[in-house]
Amino acid sequence: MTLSEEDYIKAIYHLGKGNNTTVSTNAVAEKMDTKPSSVTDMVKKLSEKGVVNYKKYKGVSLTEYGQKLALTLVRKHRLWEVFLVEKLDFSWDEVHEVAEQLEHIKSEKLIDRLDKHLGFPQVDPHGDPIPSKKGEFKKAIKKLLNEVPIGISGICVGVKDSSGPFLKFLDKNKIALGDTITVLDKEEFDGSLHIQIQGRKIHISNQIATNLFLKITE
Amino acid sequence: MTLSEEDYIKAIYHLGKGNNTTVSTNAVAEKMDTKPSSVTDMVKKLSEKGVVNYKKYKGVSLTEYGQKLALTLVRKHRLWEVFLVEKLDFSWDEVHEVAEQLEHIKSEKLIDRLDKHLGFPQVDPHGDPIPSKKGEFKKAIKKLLNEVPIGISGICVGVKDSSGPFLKFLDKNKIALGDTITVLDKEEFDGSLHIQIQGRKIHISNQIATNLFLKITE
DNA sequence: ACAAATTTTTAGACAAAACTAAAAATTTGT
DNA sequence: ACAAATTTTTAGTTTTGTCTAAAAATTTGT
Repeated sequence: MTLSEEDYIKAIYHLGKGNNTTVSTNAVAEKMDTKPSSVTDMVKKLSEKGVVNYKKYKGVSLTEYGQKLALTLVRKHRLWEVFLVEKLDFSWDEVHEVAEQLEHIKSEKLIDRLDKHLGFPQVDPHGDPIPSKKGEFKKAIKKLLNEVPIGISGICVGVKDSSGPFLKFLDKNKIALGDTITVLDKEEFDGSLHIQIQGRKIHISNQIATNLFLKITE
Repeated sequence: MTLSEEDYIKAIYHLGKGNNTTVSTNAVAEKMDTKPSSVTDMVKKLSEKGVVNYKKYKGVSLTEYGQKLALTLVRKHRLWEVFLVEKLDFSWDEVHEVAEQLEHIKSEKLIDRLDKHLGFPQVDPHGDPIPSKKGEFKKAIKKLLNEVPIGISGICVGVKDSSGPFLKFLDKNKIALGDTITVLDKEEFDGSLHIQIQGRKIHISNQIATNLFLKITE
C-alpha cells in the first residue's frame, strides 16, 4: 500500500467508527481535506485491489481485508504514541502528528519489537485501545466520571466545563488529561467520590465528577 | 524536502564520501538504482532550490545548505540505527532498511528527544560517527586491528579472511561484528595483542589481528 | 587530432494522486 | 411527484518523479 492509500483506509475506518459503516464520498473528502473527485478516483483503485466495497453513488466500506489493514495501521499509530509519551516524554497532545508519519513505516519486526519494548500496552495515551497483532481489540467508551462504576479505571480525556475556575481547580489538584483514574468508592449521601489518580488517593465532590470525561476500555 | 529529494541528497553526500567531491550523473543513477536522465531532472530541481551546485556535463556537488541537509539525514539515520539495536534488539545487519525509512520522519523534537533517550551516542552500530545537531562530527576510518595504536578503541566491522576456520574461531571466542574492541597492549616479540572486547580481556595472535577490521573515530 | 566510445542531456510519455469544471445521479422540499 | 438542491462522478489538466529513445557533449584510444 502506498502512503496515500493507507491514509484513505484509515479515514474510511475512522469514519465508520470501527463498525465498518458505509461512508460517503463527501465525508471522506472532508476528513482527508481533499476534493470529492479525488476520493472517487482513489476509492475505485482501492476497490480494484479488494480493499473496499464500492458501488457508484452508494458510498464505500472496508472489506474484511481492508479492515485488517486499517487495524494494523491503528495498532502502529497507537504503539508509536505510547512510545513518544512513555519513552521520549512527549505530552499527550503533541504525539498525533508524529505518529501519523511513523505509522507508515513498513516493518513487521519493528512493530513487534516496539510492542515488546513498551511492555505490550493495552491502551494509548488517549485511552484508546491498541489492537493486538491479530487485530483483536476492546472497544473504548467515554463516560463522565460520576457514571463510572466502583473498581473501574479509565484515562482522563476531557472536561465538560472548561471555565477558568474549574481548570484552575484541576491544576491545583494535579488532575491532568492523560491521567489514569480509578474509582475506589462512592458516598451515597452527596455523590462524592474517592478516587485514585496517578497513584494518589483523593476525595472529590460530585460536581467535579460530573465535569470530567474518562475513557474506559471494557 | 520530499522523500525522493532527500534520497538524492544522501546519495550525493555518500558518493562524495563526506568531502563534498563533485560526482557524476551516472554514479548517482547507479547508486539510486535509477536512470541517468532521471538524475539530470532531479539535479536541476535541487539546483533551483539551492541544494546542489550543478553545471551541465560537469557533475554535481552539495552546496553548504545541501551539506547541512545531508548531515541532518545522516544524523537521523544513525540515531535510529542505535535505537533499533540498543532498545529493540535488532542485530547489526537488520537495521539499515528500517532506518532508511525512519530517517525521513519530520520532527526536530523527535530527533532531539531520541538522542537524549539514547544517551547522546557518538557512533552508530556500524562504528560510524553521528553528527551533532549542529552538523559537527568526527571522521571514521577503517583499520586492520594490528594497525590500531595502543589505547585506542573501535568497533569490529568486518573480516579480511572469511574462511570457515577463521569464522569458527571468532564464534568460539565470542568476537562478533559490532563488538567494541580496545587495544590494551602489544607484544613486540610475536605481534600478538592484548585486547578488551565487550568488557572481557583476551589475548589474540597477530594473525587474528591482521584479519579483523575495526572502525575508529578520531 | 580526430573517430569511436562513453556520458550526459533533451524531448516526449507515462503513472500516481491531486485538481477544476461540468455532467449525471440522488435526495429533498413542498 | 417533480423541480431544486445536493452529492457524486466524469473528463480533462497538473505536478512529481520516473522512463525510453535520440541528440549533444565529453572523453578515450591510437
